Amino acid sequence: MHESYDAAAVERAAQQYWDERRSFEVREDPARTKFYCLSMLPYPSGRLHMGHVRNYTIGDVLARFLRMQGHNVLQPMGWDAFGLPAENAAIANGVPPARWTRENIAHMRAQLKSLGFAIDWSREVATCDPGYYRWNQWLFLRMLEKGLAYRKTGVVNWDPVDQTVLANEQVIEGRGWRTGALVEKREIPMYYLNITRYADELLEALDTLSGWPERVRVMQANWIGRSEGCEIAFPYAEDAAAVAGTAGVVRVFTTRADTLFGATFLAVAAEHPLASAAARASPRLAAFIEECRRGSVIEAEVATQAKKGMATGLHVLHPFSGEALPVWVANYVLMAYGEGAVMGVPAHDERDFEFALGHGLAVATVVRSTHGAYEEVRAPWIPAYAEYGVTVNSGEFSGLSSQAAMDAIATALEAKGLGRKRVQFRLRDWGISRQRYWGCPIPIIHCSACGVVPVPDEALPVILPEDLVPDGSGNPLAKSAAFYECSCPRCGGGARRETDTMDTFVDSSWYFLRYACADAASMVDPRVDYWLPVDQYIGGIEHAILHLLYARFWTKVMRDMGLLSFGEPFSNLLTQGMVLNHVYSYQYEGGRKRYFNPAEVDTRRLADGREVNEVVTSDLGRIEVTHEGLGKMSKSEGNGVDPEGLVQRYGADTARLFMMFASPPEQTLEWSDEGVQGAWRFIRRLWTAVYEHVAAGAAFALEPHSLEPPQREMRRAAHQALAKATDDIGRRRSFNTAIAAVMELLNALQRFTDLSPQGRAVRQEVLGIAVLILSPITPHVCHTLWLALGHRRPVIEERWPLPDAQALTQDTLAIVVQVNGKLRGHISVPAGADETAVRLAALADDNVRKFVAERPVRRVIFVPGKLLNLVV
RNA sequence: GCGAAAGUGGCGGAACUGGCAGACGCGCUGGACUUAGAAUCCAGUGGGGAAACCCGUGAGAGUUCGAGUCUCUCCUUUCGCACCA
Repeated sequence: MHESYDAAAVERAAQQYWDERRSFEVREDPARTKFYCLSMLPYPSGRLHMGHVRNYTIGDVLARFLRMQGHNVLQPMGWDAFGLPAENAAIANGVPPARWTRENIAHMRAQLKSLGFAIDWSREVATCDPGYYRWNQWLFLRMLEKGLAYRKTGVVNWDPVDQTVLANEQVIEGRGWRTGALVEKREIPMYYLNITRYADELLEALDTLSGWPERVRVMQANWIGRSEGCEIAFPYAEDAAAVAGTAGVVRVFTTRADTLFGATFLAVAAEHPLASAAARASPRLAAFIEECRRGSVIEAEVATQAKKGMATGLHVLHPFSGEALPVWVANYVLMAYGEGAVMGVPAHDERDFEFALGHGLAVATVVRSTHGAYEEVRAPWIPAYAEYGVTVNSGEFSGLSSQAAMDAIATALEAKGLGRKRVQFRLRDWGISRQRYWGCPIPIIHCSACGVVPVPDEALPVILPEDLVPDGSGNPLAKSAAFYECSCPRCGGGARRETDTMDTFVDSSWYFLRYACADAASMVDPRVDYWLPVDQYIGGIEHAILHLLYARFWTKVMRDMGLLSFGEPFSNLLTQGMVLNHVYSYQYEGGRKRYFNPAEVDTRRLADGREVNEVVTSDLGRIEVTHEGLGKMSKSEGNGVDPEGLVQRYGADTARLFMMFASPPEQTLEWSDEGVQGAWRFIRRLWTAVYEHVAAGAAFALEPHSLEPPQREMRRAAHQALAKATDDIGRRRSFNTAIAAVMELLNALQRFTDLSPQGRAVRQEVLGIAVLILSPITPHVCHTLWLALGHRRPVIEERWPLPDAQALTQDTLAIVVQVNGKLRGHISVPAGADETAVRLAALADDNVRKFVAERPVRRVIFVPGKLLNLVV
């Protein structure tokens, strides 16, 4: 052991040791309890960022901790390797996405290894490998057979200059991100997965996910958005029937059937068939519909924009009164929700109220409050009453509670064949077609004679050619005859292969199953039943909705196909917080802003206490920059910290220790160079403590029963720290406090200067406990220190010790004494002292006696081992 | 607008089941060692006060022997969803 701590050498040695012995490769072993510790797989963007490091460190600490507790721990890693950034890089550099992706994977794998994560690399999965994505295709075909996948036209963003489809995030303020051209909406055929068939189960099963954060469950529940209500049909009046060319109805969905008699108009979405029919005779209406279609697609803007509308001139009939109601086209009605039409009840719906107010439509009050005086809703002075109440002016349904009226109206509608109760979900089916190159090909063939023909199983996988280079205009697959030319599996005639690829969320919806059986000849095999479900899943909150919902759906589909025996993939979920850093900027004359990395900023404190932040620049010399506060580490704000540089400068252990210590895992983590140095200092202090102990020669065997009180106390502190750390890591996932407990222990050890034989024996034990506790967090240095302390087995093979109950016992206890609830003294009593004894000891304390004075003690609250409160 | 979470020293945070508020770290102050040091070690560090002691967990009320923790009202911040009929 060297006197000084050399992180690079220590880490090289430990990593080499683990590598040579394949320490982290695991096999299924029914005799041992398994623990599947999974971190969300990274997109191979090129370099790890701090978010990755934090994510994987949390997972690694848990994996190593549970391994030491005797579990058979699987911690795998893979790559979410398809996706848009590879295509963008290809456009920028002319490199095929496959090469770019594989080079990135190689670099990032090396970075992960340098951080010392206990990963079973033999199970590595990259979603761009045909051996992986063939099973996307295979399951897609099974879903097609069951009607769970289907083809339908859908709306996409179309860039008219690049002649390409844009993802939503590529549309910036309605314009293509590269060309700046106004984006058009186009309708093209796409494939959808019928996730709505599972909406009920996806919602209900959320209650069983007790290991998930409440807020993630709430977000999913809101996203699924279940509403109970009633479907109501409004028959066409003569004018509508004439325009439509046939008799018919407009269906609406409502959660407030009790307000049906207050309907004074009907509003339909711009895309509604009746609107299109009416627009054929009215250029003005056609223009309005076109305006709605082009309107902002950013939903937050849509929600706040004015409620615009135009009358169609057509009418529908109220299902009970037979009254003719005007049909309007309104921009606040969504085609994709419910029936794409609503009944307008201005008196009892704020949106309808606002619309009626703006367009001079009638208002009819049909629900009154159960308390207070009846008040008729009158625009604009008396606003809509959207609460439940008692029905009025509703014919035979008057005088009922809202709930009773909804039931009665639904029953009556059903008898007339004009409606029924039903449930409506906000969740929509999952469109998986992407008009993109770098993704999993959809296994479909288009034959002019046979139509849409699935690729037969024996022809899978449909391999994505890896030598194409996208140029920004459209999908290169659609221009590659070698790819799209094929023969029809049914008739053998010439046919064209589908050139759309799958949404990358498909790839990440089941990768965690493949890790369990990465070399299986089928999609999954029985090893999945050993490892799954995942015991601890760790990832960013940004995946709270889509990824986690899709993975749950996909798991349920596979279960229902008999491929899996469970329906929920992730038993416990930890959503780690973001990594933040300071943001510094300088504003040039003219307004252009330039950001500076905090590492370049030199902070001084002036005499008046004010902080001055300065940067030396090549163009302006030394300038003062503005501290804008904290922001997520990002390229645009130039405040990122590169993990590679950090590891080079301080070592992986320091990086890991700092990240786990600086804040609890679910909270945001503020980057601090001083904090990193603090972590580094602590490791060095531990190193020095072990070095000095070892340098003094081997310690004697500990004789626990012949210790002096200070030695017993030192030993007790160690076992107490062990008990706390075990609970903090194992149950509370509170790594920062576990580390604090070890720091405290080391501080106590530094005050313990006893060099007697038993003193050194205690020191040997205390240092050993400190090293064991830290070993999941700073595994490299603990590997070296554990061997240096004279142990033969490497620390990763050691069992996590149980605290010694004997060591934890105390002869005397410190009791807090309060008088009238205020702290007045500390006393020390023998362990097991009863209330009377403690009370006598308390009243012997000068300060306590002073506050009790001559007053009689009216009441005594005694918490054994902790506290005595005297009420006078 | 709706929903959720959170407000504790100069800063990150701790206090888990209602029982010593501020563990641990950073920063800062003083000292030791040193030619010197942003290295290391030691001591101090919520506010007021000479002290006894008093005050103190966003604000206000309440429950309790006792409230950072529980209840109510309000304020602020962050996040998510956003015309979902």
